[in-house]
Amino acid sequence: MYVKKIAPSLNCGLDLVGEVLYGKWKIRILWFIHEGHLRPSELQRKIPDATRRVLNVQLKELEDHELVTRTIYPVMPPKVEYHLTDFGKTLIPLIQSIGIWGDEHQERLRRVILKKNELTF
Amino acid sequence: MYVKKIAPSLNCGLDLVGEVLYGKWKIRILWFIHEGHLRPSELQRKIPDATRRVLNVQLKELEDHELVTRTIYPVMPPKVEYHLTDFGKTLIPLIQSIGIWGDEHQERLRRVILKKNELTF
DNA sequence: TCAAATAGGGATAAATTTATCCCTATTGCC
DNA sequence: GGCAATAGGGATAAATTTATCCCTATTTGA
Repeated sequence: MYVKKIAPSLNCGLDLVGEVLYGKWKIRILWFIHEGHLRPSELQRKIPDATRRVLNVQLKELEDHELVTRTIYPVMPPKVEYHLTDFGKTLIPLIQSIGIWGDEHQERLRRVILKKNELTF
Repeated sequence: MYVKKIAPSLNCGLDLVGEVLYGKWKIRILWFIHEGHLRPSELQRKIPDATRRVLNVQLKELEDHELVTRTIYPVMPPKVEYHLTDFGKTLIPLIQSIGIWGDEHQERLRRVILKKNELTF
C-alpha cells in the first residue's frame, strides 16, 4: 500500500472534502451505489473505463472514510455488497447537484475540454 | 506542457465536471476568487500550501476551461487579476454547498482522514 | 545599490495515482 | 474437464500531477 510522504492540507471544509472525494472515480462510485448498483461487478459494468483494481482501491478508501460499508455474504461464488453509510448518504444531494450542473452545461463543457485536448486525440 | 496519453471519460455530467474541477487546488482557487482575492499573489497567500508554480498551472487550466478570465494591467510592477466568468459563477453555489458540508462534518472528516494516515505523520 | 514585490515560464525531480498483469478459490454449466 | 463469473490482492509499470529550482524584468523603498 502506498504511504503518503506529504501531509494533507486540512485547513477548511473544502480541504477536508477534497481528502475524501479526491479520486478519479469516487464520486461516480458513490452515485452508482446510491442508484442501487451494490456489487463490485455491477459497479465495474457501470464504470467500464475504470479497471477492476482501481475500483477496489477506491472502494477501500471510501470504506476507510466511513462513506460506504462492505458486506460479505458467505456464499460461493463470493458475493459482496457495498452500501452508503448514513454519513455517505448526506453527500448524495451534493453529488446530485454536481451531476445536474454537468448535464446542464454539457455542450459547453465538452467543447472546452476537447479544445484543450484536440491536439492529443 | 504535459500532453495526455489517455482519453478522458466524457460519458455523463459527472465525468465532465471532473475534467474541469479535478485538480488539487482548483475549487479553492475558484472560491477565493469569488471572495475577491483576485491577484495571483493574494491567492498564493490564501493558499500557502500550494506552490506558485502549481497555482499558475491550475489558473491556466481554469482559464482554458472558461471558468475564469485573466486581465493584465500594463503597469510596473506587473498586475494581473483573475475574475470568474459568468460560467464560472454558476459553480459558486455548488462550491459553497460542498464547503458547508465539509464544515458541518469537520470533526468526523478530520478523524477518518487522520485515522488512515496516522502511521505516516 | 540591494532587497522585496510583482507575474510567470522552462526544465526536471519527486510524489501520487492509475493501469497492467498475474495469482488465489469455488460453483455451475456445456 | 475446461471456461466464465465471482471477489480481491501483490508487484510493478506507466501516466499524471505537484514540487523544486532557477531565470527574466521593473519599480519602489530602505
